[in-house]
Amino acid sequence: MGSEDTRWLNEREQNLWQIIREFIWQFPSAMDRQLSQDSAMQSGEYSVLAVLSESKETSLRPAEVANELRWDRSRLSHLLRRMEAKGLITRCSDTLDRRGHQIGLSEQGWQAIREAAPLHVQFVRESLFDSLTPAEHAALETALPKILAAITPREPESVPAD
Amino acid sequence: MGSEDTRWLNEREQNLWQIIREFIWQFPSAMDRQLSQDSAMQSGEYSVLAVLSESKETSLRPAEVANELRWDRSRLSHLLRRMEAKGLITRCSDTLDRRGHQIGLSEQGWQAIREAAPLHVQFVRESLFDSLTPAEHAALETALPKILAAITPREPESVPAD
DNA sequence: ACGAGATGATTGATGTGTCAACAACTTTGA
DNA sequence: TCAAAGTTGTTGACACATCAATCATCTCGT
Repeated sequence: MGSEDTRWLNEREQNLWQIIREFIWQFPSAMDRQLSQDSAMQSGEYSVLAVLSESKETSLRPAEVANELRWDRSRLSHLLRRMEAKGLITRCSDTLDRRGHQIGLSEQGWQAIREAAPLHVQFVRESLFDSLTPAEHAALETALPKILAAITPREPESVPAD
Repeated sequence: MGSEDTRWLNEREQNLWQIIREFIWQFPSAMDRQLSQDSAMQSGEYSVLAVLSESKETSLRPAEVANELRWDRSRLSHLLRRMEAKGLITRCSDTLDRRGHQIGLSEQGWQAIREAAPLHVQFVRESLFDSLTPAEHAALETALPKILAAITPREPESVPAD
């Protein structure tokens, strides 16, 4: 198990690894830049507003939002506190399950997402779609889920416990 | 310029966008998990150690490291302070340009990167290379730089000023 | 009906990234 | 030689993510 057995990356592999690292780093930071410049908003806030605005319900519970975004509850809780302070969302306690709350968009929140969405979609379209061919889209659609599958800690597959 | 003109994403596009978002989010977090579990190290620290260990020089200036990693100087400075406190790197003032310092690997830093590298390479190999076909590697190698080019704020291209 | 354990959500401590301001030094150009 | 401008690096304030601990409430089995 020593490092003599390590299969180091060859030059081609190093090259691709470098590209992926840059992509992983640059893309989110470019997206954050776009959102904060165009809409004075952080990408997390946008995500939350988007989930709320796309929901059929007028309000959601934090757990539903967290689940949709695959986020930690704690992270969401901190963010919701800040967003409520900014007046983007409203919170009221859930009458059915009194542990939880109902989170909804305030009028200001609606306005914020309405204003931000077109510019954000434009950024996504220009950076991802206009710059690639349909074949390249298809390639990403195939390759990335394979990588995701490889890094996802495999769960017990809902196999009966014995 | 109103939102009526916005070309919203169709279903296929939304699907790909969702995949990319998940990839961008999951991959770095899986990588951080691997590094912190296997090597009690954060990805930024690993990057710095890797740059220093791969360099032909025995020490580098922060600007060179920052340039190599395409990082903010400030970010690097904060990280170097923490790494020096942990004993991973050494710092001494540069005699030629006394604004700067020379950053080098301590013995402990060498040991840390030697121990961490095999496991980290294994993670990268398993998640990126073993899970994809050569054709898929090639596709990523083509597509991702195009996206990077689309999001990089174009600079004046070293065109003479008039 | 009741207690044990599960679940929803928050909080505080801590580590890290970002931004703007700054200090120290070097370079440039007259 | 000297002042202006540029470069290198640090710092402090702040925003955000993560982790463990905690509290309130619900659910389930008895």
